[in-house]
Amino acid sequence: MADALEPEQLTTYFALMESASLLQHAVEQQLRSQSDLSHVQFQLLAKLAGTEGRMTMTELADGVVYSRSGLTHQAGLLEKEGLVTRAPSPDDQRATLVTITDAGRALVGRVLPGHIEVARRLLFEPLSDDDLRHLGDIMGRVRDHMRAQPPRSTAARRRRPPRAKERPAKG
Amino acid sequence: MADALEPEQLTTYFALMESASLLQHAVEQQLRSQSDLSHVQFQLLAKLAGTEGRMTMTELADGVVYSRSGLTHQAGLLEKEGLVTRAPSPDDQRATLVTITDAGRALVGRVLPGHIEVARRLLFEPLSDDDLRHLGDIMGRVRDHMRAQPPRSTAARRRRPPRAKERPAKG
DNA sequence: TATTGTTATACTCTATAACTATA
DNA sequence: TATAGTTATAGAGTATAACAATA
Repeated sequence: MADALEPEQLTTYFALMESASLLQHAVEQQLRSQSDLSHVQFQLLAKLAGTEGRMTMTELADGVVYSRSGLTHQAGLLEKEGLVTRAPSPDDQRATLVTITDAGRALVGRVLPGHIEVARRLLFEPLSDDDLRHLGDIMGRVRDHMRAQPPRSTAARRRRPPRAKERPAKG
Repeated sequence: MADALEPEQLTTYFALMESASLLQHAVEQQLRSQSDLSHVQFQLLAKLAGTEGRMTMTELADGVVYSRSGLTHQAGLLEKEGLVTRAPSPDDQRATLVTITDAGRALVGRVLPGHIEVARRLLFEPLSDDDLRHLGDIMGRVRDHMRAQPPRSTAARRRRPPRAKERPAKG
């Protein structure tokens, strides 16, 4: 099974995962205290707000991950709250174009400062400017690398051979 | 609401969160394909395996986060699978001492290589040795900082004033 | 036939509150 | 009274499979 990770890699990996977990947890609480958004919902809105405002479901899924059904579910919730709208794409009738509404933008604007404050307090407080530069550079590359990786959430269906149940019953 | 994060901070934060999310997702799939462990369960076992093998529930919760009930639930599942045992602590009759079993250790050993392989492929592949050193240093500090932060999962009960429902019904 | 998206369904995870027992 | 942990319960998130519609 190849050789194990260098100890430094293992340590780094665990530190990263624990930090991300703690940060996500904190962010989630902040979001809920200030809105009715889950972290995923916020990410979807933020993504829409940052990218011209409209994307297809598939584009939207990218990076935020999830099964399609999960995305459909979340998009449905956001739509029900009037934060986005969904309409068939003019280019491709199969595609659904998700558009952020003014209310959606407003909500992002309202929630973002507190969100940011959490990130600053938990993540950036102990970091120097130099650290920040390194971290930004590194994580940017890592993210791009991961995005380029084959098993993207959206592609899941294609690459799922019809194997039998490999996880029969568990309990 | 203070000033916004520097753009570089915002970019870094999002890159970190997305990467962590993608990585966690990949890791979770790997774990399930090779065992019946969720990521949390794996983390609990790994934590036990790395720390002499026995911890109280409260110690165990630290870093893996969760409500106590969630931890009780997960510990119960692990116990049912024979991966850990639970017994009252001799020092403090209130405390429950969780101990990893041989089967638990064996499972960690069996699953770890694949787990590691995912981390290497997704996280470390695009990084130089220098990057790794920086990242390890940075995330180690971040994690320590976050751990030191007040709202640790376990302490939740203490710091929860009996406020009324602030999230009445949502949908 | 391949792809986009939705629906139905089932299950897991997590949190809250109430409770027991020990310090 | 405060702390450690469990139980009951309820709700949200996610995934799988089956399905409809368009390319």
